[in-house]
Amino acid sequence: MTEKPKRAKRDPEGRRRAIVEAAAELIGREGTRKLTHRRVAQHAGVPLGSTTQYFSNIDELRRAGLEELGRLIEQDYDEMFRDIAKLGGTPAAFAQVINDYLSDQAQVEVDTAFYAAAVNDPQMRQLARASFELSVRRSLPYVDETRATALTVLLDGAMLDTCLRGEPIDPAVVTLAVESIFAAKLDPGDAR
Amino acid sequence: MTEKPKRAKRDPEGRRRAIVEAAAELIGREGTRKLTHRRVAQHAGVPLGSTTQYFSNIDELRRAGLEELGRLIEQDYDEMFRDIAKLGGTPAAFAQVINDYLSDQAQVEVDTAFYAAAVNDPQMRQLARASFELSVRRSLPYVDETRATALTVLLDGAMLDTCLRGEPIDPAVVTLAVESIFAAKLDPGDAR
Amino acid sequence: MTEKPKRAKRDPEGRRRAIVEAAAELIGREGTRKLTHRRVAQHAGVPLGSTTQYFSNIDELRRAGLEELGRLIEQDYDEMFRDIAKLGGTPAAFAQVINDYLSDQAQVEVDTAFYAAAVNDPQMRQLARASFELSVRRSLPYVDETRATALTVLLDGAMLDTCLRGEPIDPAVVTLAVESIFAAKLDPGDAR
Amino acid sequence: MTEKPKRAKRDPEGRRRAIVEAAAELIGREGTRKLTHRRVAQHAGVPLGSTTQYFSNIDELRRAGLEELGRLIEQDYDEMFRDIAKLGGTPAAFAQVINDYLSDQAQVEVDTAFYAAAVNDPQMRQLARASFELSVRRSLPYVDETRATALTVLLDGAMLDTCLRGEPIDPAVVTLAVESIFAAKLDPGDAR
DNA sequence: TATGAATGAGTCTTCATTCAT
DNA sequence: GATGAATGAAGACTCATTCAT
Repeated sequence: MTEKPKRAKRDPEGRRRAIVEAAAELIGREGTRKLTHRRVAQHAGVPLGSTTQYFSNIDELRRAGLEELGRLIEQDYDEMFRDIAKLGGTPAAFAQVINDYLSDQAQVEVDTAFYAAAVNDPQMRQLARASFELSVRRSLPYVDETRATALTVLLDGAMLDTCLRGEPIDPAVVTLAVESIFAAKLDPGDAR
Repeated sequence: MTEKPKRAKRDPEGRRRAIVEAAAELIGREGTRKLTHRRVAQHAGVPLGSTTQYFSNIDELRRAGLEELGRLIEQDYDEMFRDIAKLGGTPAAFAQVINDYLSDQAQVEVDTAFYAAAVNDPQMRQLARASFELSVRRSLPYVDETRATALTVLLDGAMLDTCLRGEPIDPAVVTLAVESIFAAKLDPGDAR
Repeated sequence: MTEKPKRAKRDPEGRRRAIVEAAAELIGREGTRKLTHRRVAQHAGVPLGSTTQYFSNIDELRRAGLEELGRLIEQDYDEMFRDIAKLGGTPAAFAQVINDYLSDQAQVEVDTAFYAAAVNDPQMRQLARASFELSVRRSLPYVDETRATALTVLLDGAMLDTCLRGEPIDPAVVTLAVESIFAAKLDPGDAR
Repeated sequence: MTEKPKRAKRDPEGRRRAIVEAAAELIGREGTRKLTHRRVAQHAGVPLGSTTQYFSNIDELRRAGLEELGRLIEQDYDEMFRDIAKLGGTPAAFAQVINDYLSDQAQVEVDTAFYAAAVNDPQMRQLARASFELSVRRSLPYVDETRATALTVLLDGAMLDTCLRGEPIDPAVVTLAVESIFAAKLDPGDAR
C-alpha cells in the first residue's frame, strides 16, 4: 500500500542490481580493462544515463562490479564448505569438493578475474584479503590454522592455474596435496 | 654543458629495448589497464612516435611488455632452482627458497601482475602455461610429476595470496605444505 | 548581448542536418580528400565530438555528405526536367535547359564533385548509377531509350568537361549534339 | 662506355620512373585520397626514403603520378585515332573505336580516375583541359570543330558513365550518337 | 527522476618530413 | 646518394561526464 509506482520502471533497486550484475559479468568475462559505461548499460539493458545516475564515476562502477564478484565468490565458498561438511569434513571430502570446483572452468575464470582485478587495485585487495581469511576460517573446524592456510593457498593456486591452463589441475594432484597437508605432523622438525 | 640533441641517435635495438622495458615495468607496477602509448613513451624517455613505430598497435605493445615480464619470471625460476640445487634439492631447500622468494614483495607483485594480465588474454595464457610447465619440469629431478605439479600449484597460490595480502604467507605454512607434499604416499587411494 | 550558451540546445535532427550539410558543401568544394572531422565540425559550427557522435566513423560521414550531394543533384534533375516540360519537350528545349545548367559553373562543379567521389567508392557508384537511370527515365516521355541514354551520356560529358575547363561547353555544340540525337534514325544500321 | 654504374642500384632515372608508375597505378586504382609515401614505396618496391628523395613533398608525388596518368591517356588517344584513321575516319570507325575503348573497363576506370582527381585540383585541370583539346584537335581532320567538340564531350560522358556503372554504355547508344553528330547539319536552325 | 544529447579530454594511429648513418 | 629511424603534427575515435529536457 505504501508503494504506488507511477510507472513500471520505477524500481531503483532493480536498476542498480541490473547494472551491478552486468558489470560483474563483464569483468568476469573480460577483465576491467574494457569496462565502460556504455558496455555495462547495453549489457544490463538500461539506458546509458542510469549507469551514471547510480554511480558517480566509472571507478565506483567498477568497484561495485568487483564487490559483486566478491560476493559471488563468498557464495561459492559457502557452498563448497557446506558440501565439505556434508561429506564429513575428511581430507577426501576437501579434495573432492575442490576438484569438483575446478571442473567448472567458467566459474573458475570468473573467480580468478576477481583476484586478477584486485592485484593492481589497493582497495580491492582488501576484499581479496577478506576472502582469503574467510576461507581459512571456514577450514578451522577441521584443521589447525597452519593447515587451513595451506589449504587456502593450495586452492587459490589451483584456481589460478586452472584458469590460465584452460583445464582443471589433475585431480590426483589436488588429492595428493590435500591429503598430505592433512596428514603432516604440525612440527616439521619431527621425522615421520 | 652538452645540450641535449634534438634528435636521438639512431639505435633501433636500444629503442625497442627501452620501450619494452618501460612497458614491462609499468605493467608490473599497475597492470595493463592504464598502459598507454603516452605513459610508456614518457617512462622510456622516448617521443610518442617511437612507441608506434616499433609496435603497430597498443595490443602489440602490451603483449611485448608482458612477454618481457614472462622472461623475467623465467629468470626468477632459473635462480630459484639454482638455489634449490645448491641447497641439495631437499624439501627444506624448496621451502626455504620459496619463502625467500615470497619475502620479496615487489618481485611477487610483478610476477603476479603477469599472471593477472594473462587471465583475460588468450594469447598470454599460452605464456603463462609455458611458465607453469617450466616450473613442473624443473622440479622433476627431485620429485615425481604429481608432486612437482602440486608444488607448482602451491607456489602459484602462495605468490597470488602474498601479492593480494601485501605480506608473505607465513613461512611455516609453506614449509608444512612443501614437506608434506614430499612426504606423501604417491597413491592417495591407499591412504586412511 | 546574449552570451553564447556553454552548451547547445538539444536538437539531434538539426545537429545531424548541419553536419551533413557542412560535409556535402565541403565535398562539393574540395572533394573528399581533405574531408576531416575537424573541418566538418568547424564548418558546421559544432564541436568536434558531435561529428563522431552522429557518425560512427569518417567513412560514414563522407558517405552521408555524398548522399546529401546526391539528393541535391536529384533536385537539379527535377528542376531541369520541369523546365524541359514547360518548354514543350522539344529538342530545342533540351538544348536550352542543358546550356542553362552548364552556365552555372558553381553548380556544375558541385555535381561533378559527386561523380568524381563515386569513381573510387563502390558504394557511391550505386548512387551515381541511380542518378544515371533517373536521367534516362525522365527523358523517356520524349524519346526512345537509346536516345534517352545518349542524351544522358552527353549531359554527363558536358558537365565533366565544363567543370574541368572552368567554362561552359560552347552552347552551339550542345545544341548540335542534342538536336542531331533527336533527329537520328533509330536503327543505325540503316543509315548512310 | 660513358656509363659505369658502381652498383646495380645506381639508376636514378629508373627509380624515379618506378615511383611515378607506382603512384599512377595506385591513383588509377583507388584515387588520390589514400596515396601515401609508404604505399607508393611499397608498391614500387623501393625504400621509403626514395619517395622523399625524388619528390620534395607528397603533393609533388601525387602530381607526378597524375601527370603520368595524363600521359597514358594521351597514348590512349594516339592509339584510338590511329585506329580511326586505319578504319577510314568514317562515323562507323569512330563509333567502333569508342565502343572498343569502353569495353575495356579497367582502362576506362584508370582514365576516369585521372579526370576525377583533376576535379578538385586546379593545376590538374590544366592537364585535363589539354587532354580535352587534344581530342578535339585529333578529330578535326574528319569533322568541323563543333562536331569535334561534341564527339569529345560524348566520349568523356561515355567514359564517366561506363566507369560509374561498371559496364559499357550500350554500343547502340554510342553508335547512334556518333553517327547522328556526324550527320547533323551544322546550322541547327535548319530543319531536316 | 530518467534519459540521452553535448562536449572535450585523452588515446590510438597514421604519416609527412627530417636527417643521421 | 640511399636509406630508414626519429619525430611531431594532426586525424580518427572513444568515453567519462555533464546537464537540459
